[in-house]
Amino acid sequence: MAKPVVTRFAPSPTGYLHIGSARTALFNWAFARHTGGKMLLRIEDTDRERSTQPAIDAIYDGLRWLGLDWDGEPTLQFARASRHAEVAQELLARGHAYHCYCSQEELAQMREAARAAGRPPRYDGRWRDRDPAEAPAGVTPVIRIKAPQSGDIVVHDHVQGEVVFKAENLDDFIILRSDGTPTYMLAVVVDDHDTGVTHIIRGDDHLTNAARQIVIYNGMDWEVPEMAHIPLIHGPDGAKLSKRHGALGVGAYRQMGYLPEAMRNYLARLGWSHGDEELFSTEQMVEWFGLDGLNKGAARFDFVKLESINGHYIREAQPGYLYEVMVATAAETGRTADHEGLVTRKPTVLAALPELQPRAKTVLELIDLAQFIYAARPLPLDAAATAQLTDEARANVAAFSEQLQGLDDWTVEAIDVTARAFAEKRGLKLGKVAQPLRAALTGRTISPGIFEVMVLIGREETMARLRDQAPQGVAS
RNA sequence: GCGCCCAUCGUCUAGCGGUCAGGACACCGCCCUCUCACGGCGGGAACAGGGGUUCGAUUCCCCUUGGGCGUACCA
Repeated sequence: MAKPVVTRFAPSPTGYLHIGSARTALFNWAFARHTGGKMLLRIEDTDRERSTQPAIDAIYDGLRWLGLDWDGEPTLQFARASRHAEVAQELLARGHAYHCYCSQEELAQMREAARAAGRPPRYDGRWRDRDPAEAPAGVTPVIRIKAPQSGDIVVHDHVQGEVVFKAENLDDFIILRSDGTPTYMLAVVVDDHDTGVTHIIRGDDHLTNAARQIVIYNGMDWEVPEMAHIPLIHGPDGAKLSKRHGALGVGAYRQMGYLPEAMRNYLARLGWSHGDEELFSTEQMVEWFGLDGLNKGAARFDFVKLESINGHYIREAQPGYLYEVMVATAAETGRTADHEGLVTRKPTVLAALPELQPRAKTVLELIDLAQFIYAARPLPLDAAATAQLTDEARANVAAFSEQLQGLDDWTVEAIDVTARAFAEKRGLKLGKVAQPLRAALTGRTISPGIFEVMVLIGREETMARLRDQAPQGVAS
């Protein structure tokens, strides 16, 4: 029986949870849940400049929103600096590391010389075997690992296969800085080892690092965890995902009106697949997830497909749940008027939602579609839109708008007319708003004056039907 | 520059020597329909190029080209 799986998600606090990191977290989470193991969370906050509490909170918020929970308390890497230093000393004692007294200038020269000679810019190991007695006075040394000078380092990767690095291509990299703090390479290895991580699932930008890290594992005689380097997510143009491609943080997606369940589904299909399955629940994903389903090539982020999937989940959602999301989204994005309208007209919004759902791809669109319910009366018509109506119709709309103000609640026809005005004003197709509105409030009485207006505006068919079906009070 | 990784429709992908190369999104038709959606049906659309290996390559190997990552006292 193999030991229980322990995965980890180890983001560095940059101010938000990067969408690519979110997918990495999702894979780690899914693998842990699938195997009945655990997923640890480690905040790599050793960069003291960028690491702020708000930045760390953004990671927690992002993960929580996505519904990805972790096991145990999160580890703050910086807090473990002394343990990292301890391991560096141990490596020193074992003869697998050494002090290096090179100055920054010296290193810069070394790189330049290497470049000039057409050689890769690597540290030349000048202090590797040098007598520490020759150390220049007043220089606090860094500690470098003794990387093997011949042979191969092979990374056994579940995604990339056996990746071989020649020892000559690895230099004696620094593991402990002169100020006594660990470098990323050391900290990662020590933390992963100390916390019992069995599987490292991370972006393939770390593939080269894996080879360096193996050097440290070997130096300590530690077992190297299983590794899976997943391809990165690119922008629609194939270049690395960056600000110019749009939203990078998951919080931005929430604000754009994407549902967490849709994000999970979409992200899961970016670099992972289970046959032809496209739409699946998170439970199904957990059941199906495995390292063998991971792809090797980078995937491009496609907002259109995300929208399509989001639309699916909006259609499937319960109105009550969607309503809560709409309210929260309106509040979070500063749409105060919408927020107020949604809250005060809750019953009507709830009733209209089933008609609205198939028409929206995002929660923001859902809010737009619901606006007719609480929009201020009379609805203003802009010049361009009004110009498209006949004089007669325009006059009637105006007159009708006035009538509306005296009404306690809306009647069926009122809905159609106001919907029309609303649609014209916003450049929307009439059906976008009229249908759901009508469906939400059917069964009301129809008053004569309004009927006239409807006919003039051109809804003869609707009117004919209403004339036949209206329960009472219809006159022409 | 050097090292490493990658490469199937526009995009996400299935495929793991023999398939009419399948699905999804998008797109185009048709249907449903008083509008818009939803839904249904149908259509166009791909194995980057060149060498091998093999009876047979999308599939295995090599090269080219094109992307990407790494190359810090950042993570």
